Amino acid sequence: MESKTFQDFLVGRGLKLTKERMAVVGEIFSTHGHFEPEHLYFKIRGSGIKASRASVYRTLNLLVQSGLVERISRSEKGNVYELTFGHKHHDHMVCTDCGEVIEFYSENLETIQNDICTKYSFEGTSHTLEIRGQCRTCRKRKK
Amino acid sequence: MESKTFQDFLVGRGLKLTKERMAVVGEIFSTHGHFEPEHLYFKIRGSGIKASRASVYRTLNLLVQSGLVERISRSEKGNVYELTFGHKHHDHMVCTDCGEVIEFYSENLETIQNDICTKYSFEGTSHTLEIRGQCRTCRKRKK
DNA sequence: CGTTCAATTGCAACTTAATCTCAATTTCAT
DNA sequence: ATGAAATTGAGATTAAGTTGCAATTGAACG
Repeated sequence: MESKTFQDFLVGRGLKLTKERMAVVGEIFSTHGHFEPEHLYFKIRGSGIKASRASVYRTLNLLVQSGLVERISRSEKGNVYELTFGHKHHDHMVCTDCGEVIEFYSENLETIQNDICTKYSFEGTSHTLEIRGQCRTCRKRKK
Repeated sequence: MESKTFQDFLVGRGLKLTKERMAVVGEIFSTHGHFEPEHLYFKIRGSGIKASRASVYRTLNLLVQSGLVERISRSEKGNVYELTFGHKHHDHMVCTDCGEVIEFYSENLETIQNDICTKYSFEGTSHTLEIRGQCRTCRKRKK
């Protein structure tokens, strides 16, 4: 079950896997792509087991600490998170017209970043690259 | 004077260069590096010409629209801006221990990003790359 | 100069995300 | 089953940023 590693994380800290936390984890694992806390909260409201807003936010923070989930950006309104467990690292292109998010990965990009870190004696642990602009569809539409 | 191009921008839109707006622009141009709106507001409070919080925020938005200033990230608490006028594009390394921000630039990185955009038929207009980790000093201290 | 009118200001109320407080409840190890 | 410790939910709170509106200001024109 997907909450296994989360449970490990919790137990290792003397914390408990409650039904509310399971509801949050379950919801996140059943969603693909990015999500926002508020949206997550309302989806949980509509599911079987309910959890308060406070619990959803608290669980989300625990998930980030556990490394299963990552905060990938702060949009105009609030944070955006992403499930990293079982997902390969990638970066994002965001269309400023329609909001579409395109994921991509480039080995070259990673290598160069490592080189840069070495150059500055910086120990890089993570990064976020966001390229903003217009996606293919919006470019066509504008023409 | 540095507010010249800003004035051009304003005039082109039928807006006015007021003393409050000048105070904001002056403060930003006299600061090097990054800044946060709230901090900017308090610095202006302490200077000769004062401007209300509302005016500071409104002017900041105009400056972003004019392209002289860019919002480079949202930190834990609020936005972080940077003066782009007269500054070459660069990316950031942020030390998660001490908060130090190191600026760097890599031609390679830019080229590869352009290639990626081409590959996805994406028209990239700007990007933000933030590498998080530990800076040289904090690495030493931890040892 | 002074008039005129749209743009601007400041204040305070508002919005929205997220956190915190605390009494009541639940969990897990024993 | 029991008890200590963790967790929950409801609502208050915080903080960044925005907005509405009456009063004020700037600049273009005569």
